[in-house]
Amino acid sequence: MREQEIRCNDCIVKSIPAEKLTDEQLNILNHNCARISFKKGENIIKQGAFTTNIVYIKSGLVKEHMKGPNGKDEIMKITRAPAYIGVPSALGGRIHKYSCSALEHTSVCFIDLHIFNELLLTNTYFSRELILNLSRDLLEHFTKCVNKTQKQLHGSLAETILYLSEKIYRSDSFILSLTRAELGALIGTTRETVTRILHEYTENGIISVQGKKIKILKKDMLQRISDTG
Amino acid sequence: MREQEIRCNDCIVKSIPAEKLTDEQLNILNHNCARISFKKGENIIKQGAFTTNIVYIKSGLVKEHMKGPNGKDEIMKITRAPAYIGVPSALGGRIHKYSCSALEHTSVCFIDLHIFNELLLTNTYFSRELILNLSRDLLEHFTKCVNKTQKQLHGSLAETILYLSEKIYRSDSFILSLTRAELGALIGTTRETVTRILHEYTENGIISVQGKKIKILKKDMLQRISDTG
DNA sequence: GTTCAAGTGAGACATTCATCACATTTTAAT
DNA sequence: ATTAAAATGTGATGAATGTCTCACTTGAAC
Repeated sequence: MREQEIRCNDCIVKSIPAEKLTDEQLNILNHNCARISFKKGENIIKQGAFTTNIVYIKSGLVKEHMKGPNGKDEIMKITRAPAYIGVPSALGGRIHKYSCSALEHTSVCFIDLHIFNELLLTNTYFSRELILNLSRDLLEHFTKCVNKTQKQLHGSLAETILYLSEKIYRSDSFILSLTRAELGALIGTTRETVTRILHEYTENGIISVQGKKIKILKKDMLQRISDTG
Repeated sequence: MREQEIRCNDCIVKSIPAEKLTDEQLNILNHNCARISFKKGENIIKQGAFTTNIVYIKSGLVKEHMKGPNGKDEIMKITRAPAYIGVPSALGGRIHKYSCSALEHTSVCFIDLHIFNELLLTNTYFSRELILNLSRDLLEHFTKCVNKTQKQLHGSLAETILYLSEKIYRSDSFILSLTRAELGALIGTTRETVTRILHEYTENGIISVQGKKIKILKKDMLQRISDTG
């Protein structure tokens, strides 16, 4: 769906890197930027496709997921607006190495890759912010990966619920936009196991679950499970 | 151990980003750069320490490893010279989020963090190369992580042996600078399991093992095991 | 060369979790 | 409202792999 046209200069959800851009640079961006919105479940970036754009999420929620050797989808990251997605693939290679899909209704801007590269070379503050973003992503993923291998699934799921609560939904009580199978893909297990563990948590009064609605009742307990693995 | 002084300008193992620097910038680098060498096993960057330097590996082999929640060390990456290490931690935060240790005798340059930041802001080609490096690291780690969760240990170990052979030692026959326990930390298992699987491979004539010396005999078989998981 | 710590190999056993099969519920489409 | 499709819950079973133990080997330091 094509969105109403807003000039990048006036866009209220400007990214942190983009705040470093000059008016002139924002004008260039404005003329090489396609605004599109996606419904829940729609694919924004397709693994294997050529990298012709950088995507900026203005609003919504996105999963970055990668198809593994046995064909199963693994979710690398849940990303909340505002953020750039697909940057490592677009800059590091010619083909997208993972997919991005909307978990909720999501509005994005497609930015021409050449323009993005041009901005990187003409504005060091912009590129510095991007370096910081990439660095943080890498560290975050290192941590996620170590936790995943060392913790048992109880710990990983507890960690994930806390993460979703704090970083994504910013509330102790939230409506999950992920299915059980997607929760599984996030922590590297199956939907059955997710169901079982969630059930255990409710039995112990740690959380309450009603379909997609999750409420954290004993945050300290959940934190302890997350820490001890 | 302090090394003999070579000016950065004349250094023959200049990094790809550093090739983008001007003579003047290389001079600045030269005066803010400490050349040190490490013996096998020595710690170069310590997890938890403050980030005051970027480290450039001139020669040698390094493991980047992170202590997980249950105290076990997990190896995130084996890095061959020439390369920068510790960049994400140094730029993304004030504390090193993982350790780096020498696997062989290794020569490095410690570069003052302020100077490095200065170079990033004054030379867009330098920062662009760094962005490319970070992007590739992130993609590589995504892939590694997905493979690790989806493949069984047979597949992961086969993949690792191929990786070491192709990317690190660049030969079908090599002297491993990692212990069995470190191989385990690399693929997320124990030294016992590594032993067992290596033993299986030799029984099937896929590789030959004599202590630290490993020789790949049937590369296609190893590749198949790696692919099918 | 001797000595001691670190690394290695191998077996028995316990545990976690994936897989399969099927019932039930929720959601979306007509 | 009706029906199909997707998502979810639940139990039984087995395979993969961690843990523990002990004996043996290697290599580095003195």
